[in-house]
Amino acid sequence: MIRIFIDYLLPIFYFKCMTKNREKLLMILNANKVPMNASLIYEDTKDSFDLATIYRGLNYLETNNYVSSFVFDCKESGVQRYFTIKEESHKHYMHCEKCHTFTAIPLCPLKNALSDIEEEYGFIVDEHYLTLRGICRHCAETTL
Amino acid sequence: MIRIFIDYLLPIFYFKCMTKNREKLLMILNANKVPMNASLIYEDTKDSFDLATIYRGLNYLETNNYVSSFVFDCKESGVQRYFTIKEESHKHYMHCEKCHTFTAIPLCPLKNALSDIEEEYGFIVDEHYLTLRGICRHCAETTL
DNA sequence: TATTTTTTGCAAATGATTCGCATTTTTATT
DNA sequence: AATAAAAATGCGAATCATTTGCAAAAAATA
Repeated sequence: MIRIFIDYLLPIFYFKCMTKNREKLLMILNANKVPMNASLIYEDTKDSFDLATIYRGLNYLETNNYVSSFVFDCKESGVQRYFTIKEESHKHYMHCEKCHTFTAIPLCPLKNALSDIEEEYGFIVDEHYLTLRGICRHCAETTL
Repeated sequence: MIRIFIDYLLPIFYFKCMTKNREKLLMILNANKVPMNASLIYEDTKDSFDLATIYRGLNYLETNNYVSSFVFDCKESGVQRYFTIKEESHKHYMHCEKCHTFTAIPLCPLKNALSDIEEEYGFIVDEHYLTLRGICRHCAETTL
């Protein structure tokens, strides 16, 4: 049953609801592999789409679970929402204060800690946001 | 030398640079014990100060290390910056999706993990932001 | 092919935060 | 204490990321 859904129905559904805009958003996010905000994506599309359309597309993709997002306050470009392709396992990122890029931390360092917290505080945790801020390897090596 | 600074100079400096506005901001944040955003504080001051003055005061307090802040996207009130009194040890918070309040998690569950990450990725971590989202104990107990 | 639904572009609206500027308050100088 | 200089405030306007209304264009359905 679930196989049928994944193999057969899901692709059709996907095909049906993917407009050129949304298709392109997924392409860009897949190609770049790092969290991107709306204006970054807008530049990348080379004006193929209006910024409002890009926002609408990103929101559609998020509510339909193709992408996920988080807000981040970059010292260079301010508070903005960043989008990434949604994968099996969620990812966190570290943000470099020098070059202002994100680097993925594939494995979540909170795996075990979360259930401890749930138990200790009687809190049901649905999501968690973790972002590191610092100096990335590249900037640490090149700058003295 | 450092003792002289802490015992003598710091209080004078504190006294000198604390305006009524900034004094009140610290009072409110101390009294409430939870992260508060500017408009929440504004309501709490009962119109004693202009909202712009409150923002200026909060920014002053943050750059002078009296308070720290983070941006959070509350599903009820949107993306806003929240401020807390800066303490010896930093705190993280969990945010309830039902009652939209924050609960502190006094001990940071990342203590050890961070140095591992630094080593593995060659990244120098200056700060980290962690927020949990879910259902708080109170809402979990009262709602069926 | 006609009709309904969805998506898009454009311009205007929104909402949190910041800024300019004139006024008031505080601090430093005589 | 009186005055000059510096900092803080209130108000309104500006900013910037994001959203929204609306009419036109494109896609889906009958």
